[in-house]
Parts: sequence; structure tokens; C-alpha cells
Amino acid sequence: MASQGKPTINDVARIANVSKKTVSRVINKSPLLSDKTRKKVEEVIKEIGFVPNMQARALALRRNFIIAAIHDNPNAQFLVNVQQGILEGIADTEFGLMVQPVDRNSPTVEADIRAFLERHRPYGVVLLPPISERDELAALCREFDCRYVRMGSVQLDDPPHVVSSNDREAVREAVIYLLDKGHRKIALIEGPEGFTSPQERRAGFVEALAGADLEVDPDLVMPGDYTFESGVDAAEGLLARSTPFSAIFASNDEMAIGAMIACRRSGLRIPEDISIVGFDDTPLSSHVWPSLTTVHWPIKQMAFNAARKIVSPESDPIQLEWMLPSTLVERGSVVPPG
Amino acid sequence: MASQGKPTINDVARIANVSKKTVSRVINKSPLLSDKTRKKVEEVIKEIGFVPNMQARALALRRNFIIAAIHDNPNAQFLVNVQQGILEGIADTEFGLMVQPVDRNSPTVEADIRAFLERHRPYGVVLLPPISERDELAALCREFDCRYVRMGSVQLDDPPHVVSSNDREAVREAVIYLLDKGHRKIALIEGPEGFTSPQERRAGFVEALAGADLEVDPDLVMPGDYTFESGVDAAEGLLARSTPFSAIFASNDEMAIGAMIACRRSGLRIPEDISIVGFDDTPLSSHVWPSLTTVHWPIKQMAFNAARKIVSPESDPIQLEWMLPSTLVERGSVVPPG
DNA sequence: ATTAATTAGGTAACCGGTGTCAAAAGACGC
DNA sequence: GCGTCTTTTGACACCGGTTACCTAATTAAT
Repeated sequence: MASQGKPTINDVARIANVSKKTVSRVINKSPLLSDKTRKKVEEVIKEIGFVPNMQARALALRRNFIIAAIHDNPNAQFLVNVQQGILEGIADTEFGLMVQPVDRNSPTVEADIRAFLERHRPYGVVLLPPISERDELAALCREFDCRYVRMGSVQLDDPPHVVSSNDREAVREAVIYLLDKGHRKIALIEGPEGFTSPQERRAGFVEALAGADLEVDPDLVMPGDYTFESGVDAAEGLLARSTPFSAIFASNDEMAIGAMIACRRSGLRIPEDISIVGFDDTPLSSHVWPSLTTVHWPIKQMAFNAARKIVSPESDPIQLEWMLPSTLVERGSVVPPG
Repeated sequence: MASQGKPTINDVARIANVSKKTVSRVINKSPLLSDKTRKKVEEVIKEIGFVPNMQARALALRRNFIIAAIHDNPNAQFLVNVQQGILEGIADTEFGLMVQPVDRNSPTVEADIRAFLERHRPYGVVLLPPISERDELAALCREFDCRYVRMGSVQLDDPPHVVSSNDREAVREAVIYLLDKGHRKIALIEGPEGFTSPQERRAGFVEALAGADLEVDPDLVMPGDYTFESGVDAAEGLLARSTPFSAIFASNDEMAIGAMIACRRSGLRIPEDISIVGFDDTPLSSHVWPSLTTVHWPIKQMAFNAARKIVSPESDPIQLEWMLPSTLVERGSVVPPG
């Protein structure tokens, strides 16, 4: 039977001696249906192992059961966390997850995404940072009558469609934590330019120093691009400048770990000589030695919320927060200076 | 126009003053069609921005354009590599990628996967290791008339459906490399039991030693489960046993890096006191200090080949290899002993 | 020129579900 | 027992494509 093609709604209708529509009502749990017929049909369904065909349903309903995650972020851990979050968010539904990476630098990004949406017409889209910041993509989703949620590190001005984290505040707290430990000369390794998340993180850094009546020393600020290597380079750059510092705040964990390694190569001990704080709380951060004190970025929870927002927009029993706090995770890479 | 619902094949037919079927022929590049009509229809298509509806096509063709990656491997880098490989493999097609993680330990894995296949009926499935080793899953795919390719580290007995790497041979070479450097006491940190990939890697290890007339010292073999922590534990265990050794082969990079850290905590220098070789060639392996000499596992290429095999089973211009070599990448974690 | 072989294009049914609306069945009041 | 109201069910068209089959128009062959 299985190999003879899967049974269809027509088979069920014929065997149960009812109309297609009645079977349709049963599988859609329509309330206007007598218990007797419902039971009868359900038995037939179970007996012949009928499973409704999604493709047909998608055509008739003019909507499918697919959520797409569109991203341009090559970081593996980030991506996997997001995927897990979304998958948990749709776990009790009929939805499935598609992934579509795009190249942020390609001149055809927009066309590529359009082609993807045209082809697969996902019911909903989760736009991942940093490309989620582009308003054109949101417009594209609207054009395709496609629900969308943008994940970001900043309050994008697209109210019902945003799930964000409060990076600025979290960085502020992290730097205040360093200040409380007694650090006064704190270096900053920044993220790539042109995106809001590094900006927010920088803003938090600046605010924290300002709160302690300190100014940002340009000699203690180094650019980076969120890669391990850039963290190494940045730390080496800082060390070369010979402006003393006792702590580093790196805008993400990878760079923080790169910085740790660069410091160690220069004969400095972590945390005795240099304290380091990262951002993201990747698994790696607890694996390095010493383990990295870092800001937990609730990316998985954000992705979960984004997915819930798409699959059950209003009536979700869980009260979902659209602005999630990032929180400091104290580990072993910070001690008082000196 | 865009918001008024997307144009359909009927719109094209009406405007171009031809039948639906003719339009269908155009979009399917049917050869039995005059250039004149083709051009006329193509113009209309372009003009009104018609894009064929996949859902409808899927229903009529009784097949959709989705490849699913089913996996139970939580390793982020692995997963992302595989996804990238598959995506590159389908890049010039109309296919999209769905991901479906499963819990290998759940008693309902099989039912879960069945539900997934029933719901989404993907055209093809790439089964990722280690769960790809389970023959029941292959049977499931066959039951659903679903193309499938199993990725593995060993020649599974399912000929046209397997893409594998030659782990055993690669490990053999890696250990011979250590032997050539002069190491005689080489420890092994194994992967989790019950899967073939660690077995293959172990077999390669044993073969290499045998080739040098050496026997495996049980004191120098430690179990692991491919996690960082287990690498730390294993190395500590080895060190505690006080059977001397000058090199470690770890069955994957994470454990190798865990072992590096454990050794260093014990005051041993890498590579001066202990040489270490890993397996996988994750990005991390070139980021640690010293960088890790490791076996490159061509997982991305395997995934690419798997995808090609699904989307163009016979006629692929590229001659695809189904057994890919893993090759040694020499970096900084190995020196002669003593 | 006539017929046969090709080629171009159209018609209608179908893929497997869903919406609309009306008919049938049951419940209720008198 | 009859009409009315409500609940349950079915007929039918439709979603947007495809296949199978058929006809009309060319072209080639005799």
C-alpha cells in the first residue's frame, strides 16, 4: 500500500462513505461536525494511514508551512543557535525551516532574496542580523505578503516586526563591572563598521566610562571585524601603542579570544596582567583557559520568540518579550588590576 | 500590481493570447514550440513579472523542490559546513534547503522523521552522520520515494546512496606522520562508542602502529565523546596514568584542543613536550596556539557531492567522487619528541 | 496536387486539498 | 404531524500548474 502511492483525501472519503469536504473538516478539526462522523472518518484515516498532502494544502490555502531564515552571518555558532531557537519555536507546529544564506556584499542580494521568496513563498521569514537591518528586505517581505521578523541588536523602527537584544545596556553593565573591579584604563576592540550592533556595543562602552567621569582614549580603541584574527591584530596593535591598559572589552568572543592569545604571546598573563571581557557567550568562551567573562547574548531566545511571533502572532500563551536583556556571565578572565 | 496578488499562468495566457499549456511549455523550455510564440510569451512573462507558483507545480508534478538535511550532530561548525556544501550544490537550481534536527536518543526518532517526511515530502534528503548510519532511515526515505544520500565515514553498504570519506586511511597517514617524526609512545583519544566513524579512526590508528611493528598500549587509549570537555578529561586521565607518551592523536579537533589545554595546565608545553594531532580541521584548529596539526575532513565537499547527486543524479558534468580522501594538514602542534 | 509526416498549439481532466453555498437531517415548538 | 430553526453534510468550483490526448497548420514526400 505504501509503495502504491500514498492514500489521498479521496480514498478516505470513498471508504468512509462521506464527501471530501467532510474529511477535510475532520483533519482541520472543524467544530461543525457530528461526533459520529468524525469518529468514523478518523478511524478510516488511521486505518489506511492517510496524511494530508501539504503541497495541495499549500496551493488551496495559498500559503505553505515554511519559515525561512535568511542570513548573511557566517558565524557557525550564531547560525546554529538561531536555527535551534527557531526550530524550538515551531516544534509543536506543522512548520518546517528553510535556510537561505545571502552575500551581503553582492550587488544582487536583493534580487537573490526576491528570487528565493518568489520561488518558495515561505509563510514567514526570520531576518538575521546584520542584514536584518536593511529596510529593503522588510519591504520585500511585505511585497510578498510574507510575515517577517527582524532580529537585531537595536530597536529598529519597524515595531511589530522586531525582536532585539539590549546590547548597549549590557555592555554598559559589563564595563561598569570592570570599573568596579578597579580598572581605569580599559581598551575597546570594536566590531565592523556600518552595522548597528557594534555601534550599540560601543555606545554602551562610552556610556559606562562617562558614568565614571572617564573619557574614551582613542589610543585604546581598535577596529575589528568580529573575526578571531582581527582580535589578534587589534590586541597586538594596542600593545604596540604603549599606552598602558589593564583590561580589554572586545565586542565579541572571537575577538576576545584572539586578544587573549595575542596578549599571551607577548608574555602577558590573563587575567593577572590583562583582564578581558567578551560578548556573545559562545560555547568557546567557557572552553578557553582562563574561561572568558562575557555578555550572554540571548540569540537563541530571540530566534525562538521570532518564530513564535510568526507562527502564532497574537494568541501565544507565552508572553513574549521583544526586547531581551543581554546579561553578564562572570567567568575567569577578569580580576582587579595590578 | 504586486499587492493585487501575483500574476498566474492564466494571466500570461490571456494577455499573450495563447493557452495555458503554451505558457507552460515556455516556462519548461519545451522544444516543440515556435520561436515566435516563445518570444511573445516570454515578453508577456517579463512584462507582468510572472513567476510560476512552486506549490502548484509541486502538486501537479507530485514532487517539490526541497532538499532536507536531517541530522543529529550538534556540532555547529560541522553543521554549517554541511549546509554550505549542500547550498553550493543546489545553488544553480530551483531547490531550497530545509533542515531538520533529530534527537538520536529519543525513542521516537524514527516516527519524528517519518512525520517530517510525510509533512514536507522533500524531493531529496541528505542524511548526516552519525544518524546516517541507521539503515531504518534509508528505508524510510525509500518508502517515501524520496531520493537520499547518506554521508558517512565508512563505506556503508548502500552503494548508490553513499558519500563517504576515507577516515581510516587518513588517520593511518597521520599516525605514520607522527611515527616518522620519531614518536613511539602515541596516545589515542577515542570518539563515542556505537558509531562507525570513531571505529574507523581507531582502526587507522591501530593499522599505523601495526605497520611499525608497534602494539597499542591500552594505558594510552582513552575514551571520549567528541566534546571539548571529554578531551580535557581524557588527557588528564592519560597524564594520571604515568605511562609516558610523547604524542596524542585525538579523534577530533575539539578533543585535541581540550587535550592541549589539559596538558598545558599540567605544566607541559605543546608541542615541545607533547605533540598533538586532531581530526576535522575546524577553523578553530588554526586559531589555537600552537595551531593544530590535524586531518582535514572534507565534509563540505561531501555535502556538495551529496546534493549534486540528488539534484542531478546521472548527468552531472562534474565527475563526482563518492569516497573522498581526508588529508593531513601540517601545522604547529607536532615536533619530534624529546 | 495530394497525401503523409511533422510540428504547433489547444482542450479537458487532474494533482489533492479548500471555500462557498445550498440541501438534507435532526431538534423543537405548537 | 407540520413548519421552522439549527446543525450536519455534500456538490461544485477553484487554487495554479501539469499531463494525455487531440486538432490545425506546416512541411516533406510521392
